[in-house]
Amino acid sequence: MGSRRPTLEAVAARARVSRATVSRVVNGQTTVDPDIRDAVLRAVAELGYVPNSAARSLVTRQTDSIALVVSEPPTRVFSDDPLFSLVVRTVSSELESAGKQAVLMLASSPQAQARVEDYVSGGHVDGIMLLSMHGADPLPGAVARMDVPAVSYGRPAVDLPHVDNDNVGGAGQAVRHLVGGGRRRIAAIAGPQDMTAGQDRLTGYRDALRSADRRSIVAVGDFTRASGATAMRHLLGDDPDLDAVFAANDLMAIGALQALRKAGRRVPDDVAVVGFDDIEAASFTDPPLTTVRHPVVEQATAMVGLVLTPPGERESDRVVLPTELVVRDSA
Amino acid sequence: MGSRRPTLEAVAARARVSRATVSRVVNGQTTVDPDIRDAVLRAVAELGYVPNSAARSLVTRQTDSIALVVSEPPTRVFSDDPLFSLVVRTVSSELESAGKQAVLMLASSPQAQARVEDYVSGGHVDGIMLLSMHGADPLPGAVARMDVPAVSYGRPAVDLPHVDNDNVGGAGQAVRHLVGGGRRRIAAIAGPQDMTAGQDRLTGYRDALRSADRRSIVAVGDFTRASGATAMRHLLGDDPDLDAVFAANDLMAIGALQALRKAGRRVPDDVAVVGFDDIEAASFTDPPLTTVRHPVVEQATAMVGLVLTPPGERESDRVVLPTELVVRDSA
DNA sequence: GCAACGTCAGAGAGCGCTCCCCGGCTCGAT
DNA sequence: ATCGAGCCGGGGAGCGCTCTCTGACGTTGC
Repeated sequence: MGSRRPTLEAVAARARVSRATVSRVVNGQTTVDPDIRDAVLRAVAELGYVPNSAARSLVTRQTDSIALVVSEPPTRVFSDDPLFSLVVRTVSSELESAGKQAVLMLASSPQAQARVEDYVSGGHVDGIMLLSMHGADPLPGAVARMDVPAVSYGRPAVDLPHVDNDNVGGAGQAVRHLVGGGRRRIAAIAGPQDMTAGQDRLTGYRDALRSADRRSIVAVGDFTRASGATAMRHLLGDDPDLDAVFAANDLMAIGALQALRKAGRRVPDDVAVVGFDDIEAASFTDPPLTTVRHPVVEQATAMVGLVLTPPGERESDRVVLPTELVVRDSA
Repeated sequence: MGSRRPTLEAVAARARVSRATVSRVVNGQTTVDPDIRDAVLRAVAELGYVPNSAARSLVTRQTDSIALVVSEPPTRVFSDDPLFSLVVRTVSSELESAGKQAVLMLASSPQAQARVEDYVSGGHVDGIMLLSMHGADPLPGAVARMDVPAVSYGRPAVDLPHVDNDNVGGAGQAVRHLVGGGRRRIAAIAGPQDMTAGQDRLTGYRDALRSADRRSIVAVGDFTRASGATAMRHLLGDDPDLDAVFAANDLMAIGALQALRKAGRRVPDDVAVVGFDDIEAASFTDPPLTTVRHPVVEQATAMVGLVLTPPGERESDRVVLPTELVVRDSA
């Protein structure tokens, strides 16, 4: 469209040097005489030269862009992880300060997954970051087999570098807080057991209860608010005497809060509730939700660091970040 | 990294044809003998050939990727538009089904904006979509001057193709609902007046009130929950008799709900509240929030349609989508 | 004073692809 | 039988860049 942009050749002509010299200057090589370098820089500025990335990556075989793949089953498109936005922004921002670009890809359907695989194995990107996949997700496996650096946000089912938060430990914090608050009968609303976050948070709950010599009582949800409400009703039906519940995420905790209110239970007086994630809405529920916060920004940052570091130079292929209990009024 | 991928040349050799023919087949041209086409396709499959996008875009001068620029002032990074996630996903998904990729860019800081400009004018992308910018944002202006198709989500301050929802009309719907419900003194919590959405929603409120022969009473917020609460307190101070409030977005409406409760007013008995956006949280406030819903998905889809259509072939450069009043319990 | 060496710019060969142009072929019309 | 008109595949140039290799020049050492 419109006028053609200036090329290396044009800059070289203007600065009366060869293309190679211009290339050296543009790429910051030091073996260029300061005078010549200045002349080139001036020509670049005058012409408004911007390197053609296609030509460059044709020869360097790298693209300076990293795929950010969001693989979400179609059913959860709406009530998704409210942290999505923050992760995406952080990743993009970190990538940009490293001179890379984030290419966003969705992998909801099998075709979309195939497209992602083609795209990545087609050499369009220098690395790939996986977001929020389920256990049955074939993508992590496929990605692990390609010779492109890959990192997952959260522990995947297969062996792949990843950054996770301490889900087991976080659930333990929640349960110990409940025990410490004198609660006797502590139930759990678990997350989907085909997600490692769901599994690990349940494990943490069970471990902590066992250490406190308590019996567990579990209902399984799917991380949505509605499923939290349903699970809460079942729990109440199974054991009307329960006086605390740990929900594996805030959305389900909010559902539980609503179910509890409908059932005439007061929170936290009759039943204490603890969530997980510390989403924004957790601070303005009624009562404000006590929850386990994990360092989303740090996690995203660590993920970018990992994907940008060649496998050989990494300290570790897996990073686990600590969680923090945020005590509000619900427990 | 690793083994080199097969090239057109390799496929041509295997299929015993020329590079040009393989290119024709790969690009779906019809002037190829079916037998030869099959042979080529077979070779492609056997070799696992994937076109090198850098080489292709070097000659075609197009990149098949579209920039999605999120320009958000630093202060609002956290309490941002909760619809962000949905827009991003929809855009990405629409783009992918058109064979394009979304490249995510942040433009929070002046440097980041400069980088975006360089990147775009550097021919890295075939189009650009702008998200959520303020009136003072220099980017829309800069983008309008480049010869790359650009579209904005929401009406920008400068003249640029865009897709907006009917903010004026939506605010009108809200106010008429309040009037129809017998409310006499209807206040507004306006959004930031350097954003067109903030301006238009206020205009809609004023127009509708004038038609109903009522006086307006306005406090200005900045679209955050906290600012909504503050504005509500001011409003209550200014006119203790008000019996309804229209907030220019849901986050501020939620803040207003909290302020109202603290002030001992019942909703909707004493004061009716209507929000705007219909974010997910609006359905689980106490009481559930009556609000104006706008078609986020349609808006994002229309935006993609616009950026992908050459300016000459567009029906219109601006699209305005209708809103819908969602009546819950708060008004 | 001349050989040996280090420094730094230029020449040129691609990277993998598209696309223009040309030439061989088939076929119907004369 | 001859010719013109397609149709279709191949040759080859060139997109803008990087990078190796070559060679000019200036400096140092003996």
